[in-house]
Amino acid sequence: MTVSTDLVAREILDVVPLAMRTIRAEMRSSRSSDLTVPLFRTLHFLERHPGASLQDLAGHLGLTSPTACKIVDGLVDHALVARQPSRADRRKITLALTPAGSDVLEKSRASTQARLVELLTPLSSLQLETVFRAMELLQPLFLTAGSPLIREEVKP
Amino acid sequence: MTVSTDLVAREILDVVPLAMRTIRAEMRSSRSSDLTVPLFRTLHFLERHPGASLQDLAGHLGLTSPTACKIVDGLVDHALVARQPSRADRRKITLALTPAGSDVLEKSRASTQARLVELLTPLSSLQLETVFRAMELLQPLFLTAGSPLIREEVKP
DNA sequence: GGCATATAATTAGATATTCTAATTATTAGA
DNA sequence: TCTAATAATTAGAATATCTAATTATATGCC
Repeated sequence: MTVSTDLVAREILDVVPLAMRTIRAEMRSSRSSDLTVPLFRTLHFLERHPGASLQDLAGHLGLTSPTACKIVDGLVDHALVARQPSRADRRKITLALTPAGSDVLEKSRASTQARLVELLTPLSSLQLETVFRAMELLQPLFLTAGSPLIREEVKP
Repeated sequence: MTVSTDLVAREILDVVPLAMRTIRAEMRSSRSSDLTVPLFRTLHFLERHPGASLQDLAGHLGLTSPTACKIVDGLVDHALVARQPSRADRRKITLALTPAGSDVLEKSRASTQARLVELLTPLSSLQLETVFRAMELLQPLFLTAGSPLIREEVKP
């Protein structure tokens, strides 16, 4: 079988929003703690990048800094994230999960993951492997694609 | 190689939101017409389900009917979607794309797809095939998972 | 060293999106 | 036929995001 990149792109465009709907619904459902997707992704990002700055976070989320700031406000209020002024550059802050943050993240992820596991049961182990390899192939591509918010600026 | 459903679920949870970010960014960017994701998904749904009711749409989007109604309002204002009272049940309406709607959808999808094609270029044809097959495996699972908004109701 | 410019985070206010509750019209069932 | 349920809509509140402005700090040029 040979498939064109066009066809694959089309399939991705079809399936990813569909999958996202399920993930989102599960996160919102009472089974998980009621983290919204951006909150969850913030915790997830900070788990992998402890000490990140607000801008790092905003960049990763594809949101503006004020929005990221507000998200962090909320998480700090709930004691899930800690803010610290950066040693090296005092304009910057350093973000990190608190133990409570790690805990909430783990619980939420576990329940969403459990839901996905349910969904995946119809697949054979060979099919699972295919999906796994596909995800491994796609991850670096979309990571690279990341860096949103790169916009042309028009200086007066 | 043998992978557990847990591991695969975890990968999906990692990659899908990442992919979604790219898709969303592309849709918003000036390259595409500036459809938001829900608008795009509405058009996409109506393409595949012409004559759907508002509730069908709301169910598919995972949104409430009032929200779906507003989305349709906007699309009708822009002459991308047509509303018609249903013959069979006059409480219902029937939704369908206008030719302009199909056109906008096609253009938007084409540009987003083109961006994805760019991203996929590093993959070999064998790797593309893996991704394609994975998408084909996942699509029916997430379609089934669909039907959100099924909530317990507590009668007084 | 001191001043102009740039950068990081935040705050304030406006806009957009979605939700819940209530309304209207129509259908289905006792 | 009357009561209850259902489909779409409208109204108003809550949430999330954005742009613009503010504050504090850093960098670079002279």
